[in-house]
Amino acid sequence: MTGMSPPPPRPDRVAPALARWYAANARVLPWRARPGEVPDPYRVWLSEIMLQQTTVATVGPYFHAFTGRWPDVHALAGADDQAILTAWAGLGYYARARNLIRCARVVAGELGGRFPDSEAGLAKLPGIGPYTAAAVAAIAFDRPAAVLDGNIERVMARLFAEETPLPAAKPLLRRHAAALTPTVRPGDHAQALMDLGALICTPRRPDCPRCPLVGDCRGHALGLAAELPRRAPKKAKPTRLGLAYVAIRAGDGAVLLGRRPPSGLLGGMAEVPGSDWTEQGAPAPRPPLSADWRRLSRTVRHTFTHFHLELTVLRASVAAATPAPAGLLWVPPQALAGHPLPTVMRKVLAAGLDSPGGKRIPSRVRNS
DNA sequence: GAATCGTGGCT
DNA sequence: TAGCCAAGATT
Repeated sequence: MTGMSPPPPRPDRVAPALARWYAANARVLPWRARPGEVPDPYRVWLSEIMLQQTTVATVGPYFHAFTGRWPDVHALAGADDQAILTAWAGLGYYARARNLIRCARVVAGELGGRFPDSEAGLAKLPGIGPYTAAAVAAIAFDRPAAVLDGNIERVMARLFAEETPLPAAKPLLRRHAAALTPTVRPGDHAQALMDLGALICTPRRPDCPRCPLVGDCRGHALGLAAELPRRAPKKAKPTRLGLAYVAIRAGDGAVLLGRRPPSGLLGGMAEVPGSDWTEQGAPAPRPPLSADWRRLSRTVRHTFTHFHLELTVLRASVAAATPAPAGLLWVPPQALAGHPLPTVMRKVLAAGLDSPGGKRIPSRVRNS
């Protein structure tokens, strides 16, 4: 027996064992149909877009806000872009929101309000890639699609003891997932695998003794479960530096805001005017208007997916009659909630509005 | 294949 | 503190 390789997991054992576990352990989630309920494709789609690279706990409040305000795809398609971006603010990956709008309008306008019921049809829509197409097809339309998200990648890598590092292993893992997908209730099967990944087969310290699949798990048999999946090494994040100008208007305390370009980083979102963000050192000061700018002693730090950002915040108080420069807008504090401010800009405003004092800066900075 | 694209929670 | 990672898509 020594040196014998454990057998691969068998679909006729794995899927039923998983289904029994799921019947007793399924998480109750706001977007999930209760047993016996017919899933609403709109809610399934909306939740899947929101859940891309985003935790269940973070999505919850956003899902409630969206479905409360826009209960169906027609309502969402008819909403203003700015209102949707504002409701999305803080959730991150803002291209998702821009694609959400485009997708809703295609479905409402060209497809009679009905989402395609096939994986291929769904995959043609903006913001719907391989994962989301499979997930919506399986969960909303009971199609036997092979769903592969980060959870299922991990479960498959362990079940099959797949040592090829991600992302190269993805096609292999997808084939494994497809081989295990039953024709009966494939949506429940996919959600069961995701719940298993979230509750038992966790990234660190998997709870193998409680796993319904432990008897079929090659990774566990080989003592490798906790080390899988392997991943290609990640690139180090550089640090970029920038300046942000918080102008405060006398009287109502309004602040000056601008709008970012429609695509790219934080595309279409509101911003505090500032410099470019560069790795080359401190950018040249170019205030949006002439004023007595004072540098705050505390910088704002924020980390994006591929770089760290360190912003120096400058603040100035200006007269109530000061006109807004071209492309910018005075926004009173109580109106800030109506603007699509990403988290990094909320941090800048918090620093600029709350923090006392502020350091005098060289005079050449004071006039643009 | 490699880069780009947010944020928050946990270790 | 610093890294890891989450129901990925797009270019």
